[in-house]
Amino acid sequence: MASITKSYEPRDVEGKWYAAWQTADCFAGRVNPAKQPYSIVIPPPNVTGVLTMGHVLNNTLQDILIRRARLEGREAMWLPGTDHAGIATQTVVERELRKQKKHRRDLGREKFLEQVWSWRDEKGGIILKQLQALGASCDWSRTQFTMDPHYSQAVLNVFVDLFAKGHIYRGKRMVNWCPVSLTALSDEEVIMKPAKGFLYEVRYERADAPGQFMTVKTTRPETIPGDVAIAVHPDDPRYAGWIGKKVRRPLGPTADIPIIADSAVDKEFGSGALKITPAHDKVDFEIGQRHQLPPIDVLHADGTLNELAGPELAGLDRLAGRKKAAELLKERGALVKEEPYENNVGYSERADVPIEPRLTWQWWLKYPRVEEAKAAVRDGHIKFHPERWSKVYLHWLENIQDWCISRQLWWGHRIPVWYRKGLDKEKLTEAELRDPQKVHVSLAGPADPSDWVQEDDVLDTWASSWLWPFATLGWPDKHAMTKAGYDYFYPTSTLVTGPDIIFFWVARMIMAGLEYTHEGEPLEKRIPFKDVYFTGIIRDQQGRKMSKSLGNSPDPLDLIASYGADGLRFGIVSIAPQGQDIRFQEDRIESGKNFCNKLWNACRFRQMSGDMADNSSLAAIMARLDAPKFDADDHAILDRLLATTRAVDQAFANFEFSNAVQTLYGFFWNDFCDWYVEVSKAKLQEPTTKDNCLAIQDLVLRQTLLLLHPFTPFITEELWHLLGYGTDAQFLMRDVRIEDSSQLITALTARSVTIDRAASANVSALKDLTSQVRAFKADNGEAAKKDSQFVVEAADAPWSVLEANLIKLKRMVGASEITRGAMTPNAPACVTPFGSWNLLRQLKTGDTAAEKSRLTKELEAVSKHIAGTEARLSNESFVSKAPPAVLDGARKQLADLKAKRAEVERLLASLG
RNA sequence: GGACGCUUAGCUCAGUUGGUUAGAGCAUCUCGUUUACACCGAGAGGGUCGGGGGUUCGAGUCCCUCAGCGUCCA
Repeated sequence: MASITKSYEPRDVEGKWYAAWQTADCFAGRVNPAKQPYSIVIPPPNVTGVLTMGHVLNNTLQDILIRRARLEGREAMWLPGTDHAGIATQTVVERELRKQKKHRRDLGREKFLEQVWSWRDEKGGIILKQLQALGASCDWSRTQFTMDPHYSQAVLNVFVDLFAKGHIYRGKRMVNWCPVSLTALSDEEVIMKPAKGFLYEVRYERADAPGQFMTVKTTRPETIPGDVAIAVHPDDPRYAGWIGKKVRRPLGPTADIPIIADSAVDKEFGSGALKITPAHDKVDFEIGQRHQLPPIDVLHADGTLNELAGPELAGLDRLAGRKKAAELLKERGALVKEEPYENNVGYSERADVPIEPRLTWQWWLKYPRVEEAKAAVRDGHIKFHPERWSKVYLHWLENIQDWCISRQLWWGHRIPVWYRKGLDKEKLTEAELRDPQKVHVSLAGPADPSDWVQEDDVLDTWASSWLWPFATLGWPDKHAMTKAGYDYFYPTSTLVTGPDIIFFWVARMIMAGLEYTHEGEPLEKRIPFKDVYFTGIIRDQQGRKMSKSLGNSPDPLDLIASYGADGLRFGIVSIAPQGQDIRFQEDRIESGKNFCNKLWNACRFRQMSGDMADNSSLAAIMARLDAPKFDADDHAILDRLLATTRAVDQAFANFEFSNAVQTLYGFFWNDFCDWYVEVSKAKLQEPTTKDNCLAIQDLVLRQTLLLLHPFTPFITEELWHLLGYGTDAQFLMRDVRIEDSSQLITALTARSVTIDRAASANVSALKDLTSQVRAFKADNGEAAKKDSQFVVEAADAPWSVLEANLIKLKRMVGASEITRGAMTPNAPACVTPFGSWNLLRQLKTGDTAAEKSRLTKELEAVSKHIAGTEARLSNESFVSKAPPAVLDGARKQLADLKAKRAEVERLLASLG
């Protein structure tokens, strides 16, 4: 067996095991009716993406769940893949074209798409490789891409089906328009940013009463030519006589526009009058609709002003047009004021320009299964963790609006709709859209393609990823579904994602699953997953979201290089509180690495402590236990092991990952290393106790490795083999089953080991004693001394406990002698629950005062505490109403405190 | 404007159904290289639990209210 090196070096270990796992096909999830399935689909990262801290957290948690499921004997399957990210990917390739001074239109649609595909084959999906460095145990043979032929078929199938069912229609509505990418955007692709501009106060002259004016505040004077009305609040007394009258539009083609009343107007803002430009603002559009005012669109698709804006403005970009409009207004005396102003403006995420609310023809989807989707979460078929997100989810579904599923892009699923040649698709009526002579909708396309023109638009990327949990399992192709194990793995078990995409992804997947899987079967068979765990968002020290543009995110690969993948995993999980955002702190990642090193060295110590014995199975280790040789520490460490096992089991059940990690950290570092390993050092010197002690160490290490494996897969696999827990041909990650606490208890009982709780309690008292004595030594300048001499004046009962543990205790407190006897006067002393301890050393004259003051301070503290407890106990209602256990506790506490006070007083008196 | 969340040690956070003197890690300070580990060990200091009110024998925990911060929806 190889000997363990002095410190843990993750690099070689990680590479070696990941390769070995892959070679042995350890990640594969196969249909196995003998086992219970456990499946996760990865939230598909953007194919252009690289690994961020958010991915690290999210995927570490998925890997933890998957690895734990394997250890529990379930058939685990984690399905990886990427999405095609329509606009992001198209933008990347367009940027490359621009370097060659080309535009995608120069290539044409087909050639351009070839370029995108070759970019994808060459550079896309780097992130999946990066996940391997993190240790992700995905079934890579199942890797999917939303543009794969089979997946595309599923997407188009759904479009055709929903169209046939009447859920999909074409309509001219207000969308977020990106004037650079020339496409509609989803709300998610729009980032609200504070923007500095001006607030212009513009006056409009009464058409019927020249010389009378109405002033309006606007940030966008270039849209004035698109004004169709001025609106005021119906209850606004300032304008009571104005409603129904007309004002002259101060810019653009001359026109008189009506003053209308609408309660959507904010009386408090500006003058209380609002210009209504229905083509360029969502609220205005709605007001326009209510008053039957046809919109006037003054912008081209690329954001330049068109001829409707008038000759002075036409052709200018909207920003240049804004300046020019202000100048023109000023010249005409219509500009009353211009003041600097900051407001929130939506920006296109990719192109980083302000988006335009714009009226365009788009394809819209009325969501299917809305009520069922609500019920699925409300009735607990799908559980959200933390639960509160279900409120957000339900609220969104209550107020659901039709989904704009078309995008004016080339990269994506081209909508399977063909228009009869010669038809103007912008003029089709609802009935014409449903007329197969005019509009053809199918997967295969029309039989006579030369008579038809296909729709140019593609589908929103989310309109493909909402099928992810079942389209990745072969749906709708029966043969592919059987091969992928659809019936076995669907519904998937757990989804791990961020709450920021509850609407965009989670809710939509639920509706799609309900509509398209296991038709006619109960809800619980059709939901796409049973649990949804929402992670927090990773923020920097100042609480800002980590982002590429801010440059405040460390590169996870650098962190892996510095701290190891296990260190990174352990660290990130330990700082991820449930459902709360995460302040990233690199020192926590460092402490993850330190923990790995601690684990490594504890195993190293075991290896150095004695020859390795049969560790090949739990039973083999149990067989080496020798119950009659157990002392209190042996009982205590097993007691703690069982408690830790229970706590970790519970943490998994509740999705409390950081809790599990912190429990394991505390157990291993404090209970095992700081105490058990230290007391072992004495026991290992004794031939009679040595073998049993080593067996206990082997048992604890084995179970700890099992409990830790999901969090730190590499180091645990390595140590598992180094300590001989499995054969070379077996893997901890795949071939071993974890025992729960009751299985452990059964195994211990079979070896006649019953955990002695009283012994365990004694140990924790002895731990406290040790701390107290060490502090006592430090107070007396003997902190580093290993051969202090103590005399203890104690009653028989506490002394017998001390006596039974004397050798270990001497080592723990650093004493050459601990004997029973009477206190010596004028020597440092302290009162403990195990009698009064006396340092066998005469106080120098100067030290007596210090000793006195130390004891006096202690006396004060004890007295104060006694007073508090007595006050509580003399309270009539406390005594009559508090539960007996609390009462007894208080009484016992008081008795102990009084005894201690008496002892401290006695010591003080003896100082003279 | 509405909904939700947060506010506990210098920092990041635990704190289960109310019950002894509120915990951890990191940071700080002191001591220490004793043969697992200095990626370590021992010890210490540090909190009126955001403010105010209430319920209760008892409140970090439950209720009300105010303030600050954050997120989402409008």
